[in-house]
Amino acid sequence: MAVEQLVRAKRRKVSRLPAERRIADIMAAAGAVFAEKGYQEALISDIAERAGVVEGSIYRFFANKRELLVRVVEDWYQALIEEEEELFASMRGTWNQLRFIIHRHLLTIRRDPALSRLVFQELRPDPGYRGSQVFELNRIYTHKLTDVVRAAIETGEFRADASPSLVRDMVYGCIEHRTWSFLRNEGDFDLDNTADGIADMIYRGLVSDRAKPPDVVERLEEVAARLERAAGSGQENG
Amino acid sequence: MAVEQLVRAKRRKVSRLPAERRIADIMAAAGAVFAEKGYQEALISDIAERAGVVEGSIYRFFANKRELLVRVVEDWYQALIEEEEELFASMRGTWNQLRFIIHRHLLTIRRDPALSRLVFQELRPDPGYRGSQVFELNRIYTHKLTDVVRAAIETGEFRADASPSLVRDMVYGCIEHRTWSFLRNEGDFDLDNTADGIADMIYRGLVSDRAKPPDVVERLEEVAARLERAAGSGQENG
Amino acid sequence: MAVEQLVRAKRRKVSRLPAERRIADIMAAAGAVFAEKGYQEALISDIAERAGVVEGSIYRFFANKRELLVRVVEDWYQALIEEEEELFASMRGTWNQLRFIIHRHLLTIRRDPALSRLVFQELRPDPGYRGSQVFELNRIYTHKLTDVVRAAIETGEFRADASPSLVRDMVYGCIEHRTWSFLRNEGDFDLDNTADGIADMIYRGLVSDRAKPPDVVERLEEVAARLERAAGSGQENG
Amino acid sequence: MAVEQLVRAKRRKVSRLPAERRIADIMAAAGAVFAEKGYQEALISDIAERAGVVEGSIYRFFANKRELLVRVVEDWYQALIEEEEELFASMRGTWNQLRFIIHRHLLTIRRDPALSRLVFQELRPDPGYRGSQVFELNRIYTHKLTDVVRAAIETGEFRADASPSLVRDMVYGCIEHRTWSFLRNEGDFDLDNTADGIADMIYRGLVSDRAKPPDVVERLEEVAARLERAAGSGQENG
DNA sequence: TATGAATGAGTGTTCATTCAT
DNA sequence: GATGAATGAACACTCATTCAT
Repeated sequence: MAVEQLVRAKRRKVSRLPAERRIADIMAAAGAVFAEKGYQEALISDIAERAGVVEGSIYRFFANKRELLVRVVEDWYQALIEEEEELFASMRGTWNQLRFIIHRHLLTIRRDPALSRLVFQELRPDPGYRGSQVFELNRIYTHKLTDVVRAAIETGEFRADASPSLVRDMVYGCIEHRTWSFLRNEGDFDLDNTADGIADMIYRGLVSDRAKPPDVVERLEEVAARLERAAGSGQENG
Repeated sequence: MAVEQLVRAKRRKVSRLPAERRIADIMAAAGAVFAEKGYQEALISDIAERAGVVEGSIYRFFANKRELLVRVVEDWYQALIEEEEELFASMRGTWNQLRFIIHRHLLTIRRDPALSRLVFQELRPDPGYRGSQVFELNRIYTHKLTDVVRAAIETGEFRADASPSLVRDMVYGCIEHRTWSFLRNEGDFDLDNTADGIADMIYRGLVSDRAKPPDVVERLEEVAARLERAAGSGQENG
Repeated sequence: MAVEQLVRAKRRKVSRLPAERRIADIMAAAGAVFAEKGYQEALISDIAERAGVVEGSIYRFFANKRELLVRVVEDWYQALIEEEEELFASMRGTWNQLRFIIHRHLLTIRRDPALSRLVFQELRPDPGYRGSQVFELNRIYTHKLTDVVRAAIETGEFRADASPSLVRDMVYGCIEHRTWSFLRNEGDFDLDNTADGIADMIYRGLVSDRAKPPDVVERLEEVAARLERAAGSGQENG
Repeated sequence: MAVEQLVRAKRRKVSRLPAERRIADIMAAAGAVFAEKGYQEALISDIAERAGVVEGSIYRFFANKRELLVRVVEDWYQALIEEEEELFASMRGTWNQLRFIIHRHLLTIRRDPALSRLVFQELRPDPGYRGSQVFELNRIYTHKLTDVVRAAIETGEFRADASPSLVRDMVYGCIEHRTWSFLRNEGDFDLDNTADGIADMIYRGLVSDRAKPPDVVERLEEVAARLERAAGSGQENG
């Protein structure tokens, strides 16, 4: 009997938490472990321990390690999108919106470098990426940018032949390249200057020619005015 | 005796090739296997078999699987750099040079998507990347682009406040983003249009304001002059 | 389906034994394999098969092959110590105790030559031996002998300048040397005579000079005294 | 041609030394490497490099790694025996000779702990040890001690029932046990005191009973003398 | 529903020895 | 005789996943 009591005492406290809570715990633990170790090095046993469950329990909610990663990233993305949505709503003006999106993306990478890396290194190269929910979320996430570009094209602020998708690749690709060193833990980057630099380049590259060099326009307006005046005097004469 | 014969029969024909040749064989085999399977899935035994050597022989020349990958990539980069060097020499004009570099890089990815992926996915995220020879080679490889930008800044063709390194990140980042779908084997990309689009965006983003649409301004000024002259004569007449 | 059946057929019958039982099975198997093949030649796969588990299961309980060896030896030592303790309790008299310890140690080697060898050849030369649990167990195991010596010194039966630790080294070293031939499987040794020979040598080497033939001298002195008294009285009379 | 010269320059300088010199070089290198790394960890390639030869050359003179070890040890033993022979010649008196042999053996271990260990750990446990030349050399080496014991038995200094071989095992076994800690690099030992202690124990354990406790004998002689005197006086009376 | 013991496939690496040159 | 490139066998260890209890 004494032995039995001992065994019972040793037994992990079985607690029946609502599934949602369990899932949240597991995902939080998984997020932390994936961030610390990367996908390959992360151990299911580590995640289980940190979540306060046994390995088997993880498989009740997630088909496998990969799905766990995917779900963690999906959650992160979802939250990201909502947050951006809210903040973006108050932005006015193409340049401001552009700069905001770039700035926020850089900020996201700075706040969650590990998760960003997991997307870049593990998820995106995967053959099943297109077709995945993460792909779809990324679409939504980056759509804001293409929307801004498209809108500016329509108002004539941007060239009619500008390619929103190319702009998207340029912005996100540039940011990624620029932050690899940071993602490798080799030191921080200058967020504001980088955001300004990118926004500036992109804006200049897209802005309509006629709108572009305002002084030329001004001069032309002057000329037009003079002509009008001349024409006006001629009319008076005619 | 039967056993002995069997053993003897199993023995691979021993051939003593010069080390260089062996190394080349192994690297060729490794390149092929890495390209087909990716780094993780590639088996040393596969590589050995394809190279016509036993596994142990690989370790005479390469410390481990990782070094083998690195050496394969290094060789590839080296050849790339030399090839570009040659072809680039005859390019004249900033825009042409820009377009050439972009076009060639896209071509490289199309010709060697697997090796490109290995760099993006395996080598670049590695904590030891900075400090590796591949990092250095990539520096050299991308230097052509920053040189072009710097030169154009000096001649005044590009804005004085343009950032060559940002341009580099923008170009290579954009290309990478644009080609991920292709790298995932989801279909080809439009090389020429992509090259044109990127070159155009970059050029417009960098060109000096005063120089910007030089012909346009000139032509407008001419038109204005003519109009003024016309107006003037009209006035004189009036 | 046929393949699936094959796979299923291959699957070992899964049985969930209590951990203690599993550990015991594995240690028993390991003990046997180590004894048969020696440490180097022993294969984990052999041990697993003999224990009726897969290799991976061994690593649930033992960090590595070395730890498995150590644990097997520890268990053996522990049992040894307990057994000796019990049997030794009834021994009276220094010589008897000495002889008992020597005899038992020889017996242990005869019963478990393979494990003895593993200690002599694998564990004791190891840089980490001191500080290991086996070292501690060996200390306890050999302490009986030094205790006997110390006790005999205190009663004056043994010389005051005798060194218990030297006696220990002499006894165990001698036994080891004497049994190497047996440990090499070159034939048995004469247990009783060896035990007697060692006990005798050690006893003679340690016993106090004055105490040596204590009764003999005393009795002779008494006799002499009586004779002297007798002679004295005779003289007085004479 | 330039390349050929380069290759030629890289080629190891081929020198034809007399075989004896080669063998000596290899054995010296092997001794050093075995001592540093132990048998298992020692690499033939290391030995070859240190000896200034290629691996293949070692196999011209030694059948395999094991033989190389054996030959190194044999040489060492041979030199040892000769040295002892010379020094021992001048020793007079059983105790002195005993003490000398013990002292010299301790000295040998202190001077060559690594080689000593190789004998204890690698060679002696080997199934082929008996029958090996090293076994024979060890016999010769330890014969000095049994000779001394035998001689002392013959002169009556030692008990007639003393066992020379047991003494041998006791002496060498004790020394070995005593020095394991040193052999494990855990600190030095007190050579002189150890030698004295062992010699003393052994001598006392072996010396004839009649010779044994000289004071007892003396006292008995005194008693006897008194008795004789008493008897003498009685006789005078009688 | 939770547990966690058991599974078992999978592979990079070492190095003594050989032998073509 | 010397070289040293090539051989190739051999094996401990990991860990995601399953499933009996």
